[in-house]
Amino acid sequence: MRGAGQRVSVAGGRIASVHAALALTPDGGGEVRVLPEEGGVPVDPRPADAAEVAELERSASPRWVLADVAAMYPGLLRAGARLSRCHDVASTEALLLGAEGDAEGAAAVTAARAGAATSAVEPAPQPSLFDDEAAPPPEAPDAEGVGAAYADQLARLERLRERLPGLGLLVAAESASCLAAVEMTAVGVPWDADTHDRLLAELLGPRPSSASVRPAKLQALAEEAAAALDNPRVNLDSQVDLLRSLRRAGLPVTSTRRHELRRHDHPAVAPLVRYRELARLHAAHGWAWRDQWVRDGRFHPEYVPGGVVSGRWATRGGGALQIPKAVRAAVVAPPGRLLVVADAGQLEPRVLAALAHDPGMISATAEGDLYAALAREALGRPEARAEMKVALLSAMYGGGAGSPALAALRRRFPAALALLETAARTGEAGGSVHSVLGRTSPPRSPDWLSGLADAVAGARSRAYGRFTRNFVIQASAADWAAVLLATLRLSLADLRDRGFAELVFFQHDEVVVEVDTPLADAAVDAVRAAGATATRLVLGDTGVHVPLEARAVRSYADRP
DNA sequence: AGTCACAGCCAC
DNA sequence: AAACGTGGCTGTGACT
Repeated sequence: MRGAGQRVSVAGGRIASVHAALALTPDGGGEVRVLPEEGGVPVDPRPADAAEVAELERSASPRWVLADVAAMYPGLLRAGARLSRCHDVASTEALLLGAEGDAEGAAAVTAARAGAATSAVEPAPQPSLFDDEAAPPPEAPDAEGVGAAYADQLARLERLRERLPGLGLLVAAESASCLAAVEMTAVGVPWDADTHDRLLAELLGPRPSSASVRPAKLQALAEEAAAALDNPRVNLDSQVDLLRSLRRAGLPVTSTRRHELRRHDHPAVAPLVRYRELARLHAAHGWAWRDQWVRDGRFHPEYVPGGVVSGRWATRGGGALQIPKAVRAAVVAPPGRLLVVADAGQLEPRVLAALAHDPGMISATAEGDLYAALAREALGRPEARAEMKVALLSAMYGGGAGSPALAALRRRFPAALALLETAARTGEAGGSVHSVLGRTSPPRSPDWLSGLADAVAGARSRAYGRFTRNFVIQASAADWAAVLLATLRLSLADLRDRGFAELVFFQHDEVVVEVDTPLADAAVDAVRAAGATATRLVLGDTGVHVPLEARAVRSYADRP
């Protein structure tokens, strides 16, 4: 247990004075062990249940050390024990293994977490903690084992501190994100079925009595497209069949992609493109989707914090990170409540400016519309905003190098562009890069290039360079978002004794908070403050400005 | 009856 | 105008 009571080294983070290892096993056993550091608290393991955890949370507010928040916290939460601070051994292990260069280990830990069958969604048949047979950790360690793992991780963090000074903050923020994800899955997003029905009916026609029947408007579009192709039997959902029919109808296309279809002036194009747009909505976010994912007026997706290599969140079901704009109007606050919707504008290029310490680009972040500012600064034409946006995104994604706007960017903001080029070259050479707080990109696997012709190997190397080029930005933006979430989550806990205040949605650079109407102003303030904290802690004193628009609305769609 | 790759498109 | 980064999800069609 050596070192178990050491403080987590967290620059600017909050530090609990008491650390408690919590181990709960699926067979009904459970124990809590307060780790030695401060006096007056028993250090021997003792049986624990949710009530006791909740009591300890009230009296001591420890930093709970859990083997795997995703597996253990849903049951605790259902039983009424809400934790405010924790150290998640599982997600921390993935971060540490990555930083230590153990790519296989890191990938295995992440894959195990992403595949774990947690189910905060299932209602507990009884208030017991331990009936969740779906999610026993592979080996449920006792509290002493969890404490030992914690001590080991703290020692490894300490060893990495000089090389990756932000990693302690990232560990804390990632752990908090894991708590937030479980809570968000449990509470769900308010989903108004009537509004959803109205949107679907307007676009598709009324809900058919059978799932195997196309809604009327969809059917009409399908018939119109088929008639224009002079082939009433064509299966529009079959790429093979559709491509054949298109070519027979005289359209020299090589794919059935929308952008290729739109190049041709043919009566089938418009109904076909519209059909596919609506067919996708019907299949992915229509009535069947709602039947599966919306219960009691709320959408309960399953989140996997850190499930993406870059540290972004993934989802395991429900498609929460791809809710189409067309149906967002169905996210409506229930009576007496409002949604506080906030998103960081142009987060990634602002992060780039900070990482590169590019003075010109940092100055430009003072403006709300960064792309317009860059167009003015680099091209002298604010109206070239769209061109500049494409050029900057290309620079961050590794896309087309030939545009005049990109050349202008390189002349005017050399430090920013050089950072991207360096990251790309590192990846092309097979090296790793890391985010601002120290999340490490997986190294290219050693045999990735073996046995390939030079040309193929070169293409693969460049592809890996595009990955690392983007990683430094995307992963650093994810760092920022994790600190935002961790900070906001604690602020909302302070609001909660005055009423309902919950994080209900998070997507890369935007959050939605649901609050009782009287708390809306306070929640808006909390979101803005959390954004400022994230910018200060993650991007330091670079002077970069990250605007976080936050507004209280009734519906998710009510925003600019 | 499952599994898989693919094409295509949704989100950031 | 498209391509380029990270994903999820759907239906098809080929496979076991």
